[in-house]
Amino acid sequence: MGRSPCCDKVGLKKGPWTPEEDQKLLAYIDEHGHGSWRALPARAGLQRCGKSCRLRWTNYLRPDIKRGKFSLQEEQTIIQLHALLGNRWSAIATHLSKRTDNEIKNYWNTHLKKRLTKMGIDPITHKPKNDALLSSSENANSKTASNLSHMAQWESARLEAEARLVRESKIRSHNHNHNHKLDFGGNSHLKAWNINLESPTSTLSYNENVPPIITSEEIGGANSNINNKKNNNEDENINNDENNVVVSMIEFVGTNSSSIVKEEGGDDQEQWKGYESSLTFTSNLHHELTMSMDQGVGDVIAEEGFTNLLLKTNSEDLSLSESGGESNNGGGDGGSGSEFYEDNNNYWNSILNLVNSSPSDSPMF
DNA sequence: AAATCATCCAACCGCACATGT
DNA sequence: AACATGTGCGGTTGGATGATT
Repeated sequence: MGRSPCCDKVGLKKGPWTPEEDQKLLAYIDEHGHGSWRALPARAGLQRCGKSCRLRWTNYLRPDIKRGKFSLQEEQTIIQLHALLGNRWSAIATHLSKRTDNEIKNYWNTHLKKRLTKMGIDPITHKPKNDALLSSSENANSKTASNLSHMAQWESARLEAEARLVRESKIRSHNHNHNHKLDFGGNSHLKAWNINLESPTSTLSYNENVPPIITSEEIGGANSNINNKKNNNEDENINNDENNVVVSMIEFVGTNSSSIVKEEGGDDQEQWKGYESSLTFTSNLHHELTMSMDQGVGDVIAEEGFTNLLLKTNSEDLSLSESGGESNNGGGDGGSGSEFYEDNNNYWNSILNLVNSSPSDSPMF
């Protein structure tokens, strides 16, 4: 039977909106609210279908929309969230409060995706493209492999968040004797999402050879590494800021995960080894994590929003790398980077809070 | 100056899901 | 349970604009 169209298409206007139409829509919504979008056009005197009106309102006319150029921090946030969420623009948009999903989607497709591609990074899996090729040649079902890999990244990132929280909370509880406890109660998605270490989705493997500590020189090296490649490549026209977004993301993941960003060799894929192994490394913490979670340890912090914390962490990571400042592994065994430790603690706690506070209202879970 | 190419982004389309009857 | 309706979401398109030749 199929559903009827959202509106009678005959006689209704399509295409760009005129200022007069905008004014009518704004005036109507200002006075009455939008109510039923289907009924709105007739009531507002518009020759448009309700769907068109809704789109115009949500993507353009809404007063709480931020327009214009995306900031470096916004770009970083989009990349990071996309690595976690994929093309779930509405979910990503919820963490960029003044941006619409459509705008983020457009920006991704026209800027960020190309940027990652130019750096040899698969914008879908956020892994070096050669990896994807390798896996596809080894596995006839490359699509499945890709999906599993993506899932593995996501699960690993989540596990890492949990593991870090546990470790850092232990330290905090020792230092401060705080009594705030995380609620890992019945509807906790952290528990629901606990995965077996032997899960087939964990396709990545931890590289024992990856040093656990990332130094500021190495971070700087990651930057210069990419820039060096740029200089050696006539086709590469990514500017420094653009590179910094991506490199910052690499640092962000790498430094949050007891791993390394750069290895000698000078090619972009090398830099991603740390990223990949960092995601996998967290699986090894799973046992500790579940044990600790059962004990209910952890501080709840994160008065700030998730996005703000993301941005704070990343921008500071970036500044560290640019200033040559000291950075450590963030894994709790480096000992010399307490400030960095605190920053990342905020980030991971915020993820945890997000997870815990989003049992049903977040499209993420 | 004109033609061509590249980029941007608002808007459309179709599908999926939730809810109401 | 079956169907109708409303809404949200992601993918895609096409016109406008800018850059390059």
